[in-house]
Amino acid sequence: MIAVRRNKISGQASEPTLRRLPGYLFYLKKMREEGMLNISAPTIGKELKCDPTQVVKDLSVTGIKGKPKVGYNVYELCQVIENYLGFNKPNEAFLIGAGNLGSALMAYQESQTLGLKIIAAFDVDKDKVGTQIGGIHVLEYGKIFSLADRLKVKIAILTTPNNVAQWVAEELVDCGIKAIWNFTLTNLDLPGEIIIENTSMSAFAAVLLRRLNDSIIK
Amino acid sequence: MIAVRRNKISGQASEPTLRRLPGYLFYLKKMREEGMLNISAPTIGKELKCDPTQVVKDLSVTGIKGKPKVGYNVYELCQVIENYLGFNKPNEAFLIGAGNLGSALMAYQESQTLGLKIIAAFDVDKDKVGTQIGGIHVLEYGKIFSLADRLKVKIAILTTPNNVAQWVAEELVDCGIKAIWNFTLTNLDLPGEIIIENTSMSAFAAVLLRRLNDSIIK
DNA sequence: TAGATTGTTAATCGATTAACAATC
DNA sequence: TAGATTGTTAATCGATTAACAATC
Repeated sequence: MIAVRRNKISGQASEPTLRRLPGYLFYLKKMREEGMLNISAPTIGKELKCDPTQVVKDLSVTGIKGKPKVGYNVYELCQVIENYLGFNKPNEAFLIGAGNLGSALMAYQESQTLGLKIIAAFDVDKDKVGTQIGGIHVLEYGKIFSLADRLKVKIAILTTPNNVAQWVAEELVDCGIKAIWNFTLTNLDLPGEIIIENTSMSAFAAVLLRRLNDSIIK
Repeated sequence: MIAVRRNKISGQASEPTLRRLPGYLFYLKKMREEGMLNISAPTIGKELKCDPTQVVKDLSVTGIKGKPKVGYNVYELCQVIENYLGFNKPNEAFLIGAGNLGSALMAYQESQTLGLKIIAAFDVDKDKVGTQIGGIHVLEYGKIFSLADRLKVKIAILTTPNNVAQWVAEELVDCGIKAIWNFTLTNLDLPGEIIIENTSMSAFAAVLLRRLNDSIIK
């Protein structure tokens, strides 16, 4: 029997690897600014506190080639990671629900690299509509239908109250949205092809608190 | 040779389990409000899209006992999870850096269960000092030393600019802070006993973008 | 050349999933 | 009783870590 061998496609990174890459990128950009030309995996690993072998493996998903004894070219490395993650492309996104967390994310992307660019926010609150937060206009929710179609936006950040999240998400899918970054606690039930990235702040708090309580007991 | 068998301590939950527990809790509280008395692992699994066996295993860390064919008591389940995570205790925290993300988290905890309670915020910006965000006072950064000591606060949320994060973190450790929820991109280098929970927004964006791009190619 | 580092393959480790006996 | 569900133990799966040959 002949085994069929799949070609190794560059898009094979595991989720943990994907989560680590922005961390590498931030550090490498800092090193690039400081004028460093080459960097080795052990050096990166020491700084970010992870195994050098893992660094090598993580970086290999971008297809970069390093030189034994020398390491990787810092400038090239920054470029391939940015390119691999798609951080150098516009990645335009809508934000729905300009409440507390919503307006924060809008303001946040000014100072930090979020990876994507919020081009408009939507809300039903008449007081918020017409205002600007972090340079982003808050529009009337109803306008999302025509705008999504016109601008071909594929990504939505969902920061509405929990009780309307499912309903809004369904409308987003109707608008042609393909990926939803969900900050609500609601478990969205949507067609399988829609990409959902759930980010719940309390999940982090849970890990932190548990580790803290464990360390106090010991 | 006699094998030494460790007693199964309740604090043995893995990190993935810990991250899932707040999700269960939110759903169960909703069910409790709707008057549901008992719930089975398969029912929870169907809703949260995870394996029923995993639900059983996750819930078992709290020490709760279910009844075959009936499931778990919803009220009791909410209580034991809240208790296990420590979400029912005060968990008082300081927030340092009342900038964009910082003020967001302050406002956020009013509407969502964060798991911990921000009792004061600190900033060096004279314009922010004296104001109130989400009901939390912003105090002068210098005051943190005496207050941390007096109030015995053990948790700090770090939302300063990246370039001062390491420096501030070291001062927090001097203040007696034991756990730092780090929202900056800086890799904090602190004594080993300090608990650090790194939360970088761009890590989520990376996973979302990659999955989106992969799905478009296919 | 000698030695550090890359890059790959193998071993380990831990989490998820499957199997199944116990039980209500 | 019959059957669904718990709860535990075993099998699987995937990620991390270790080993090592290639190479600059």
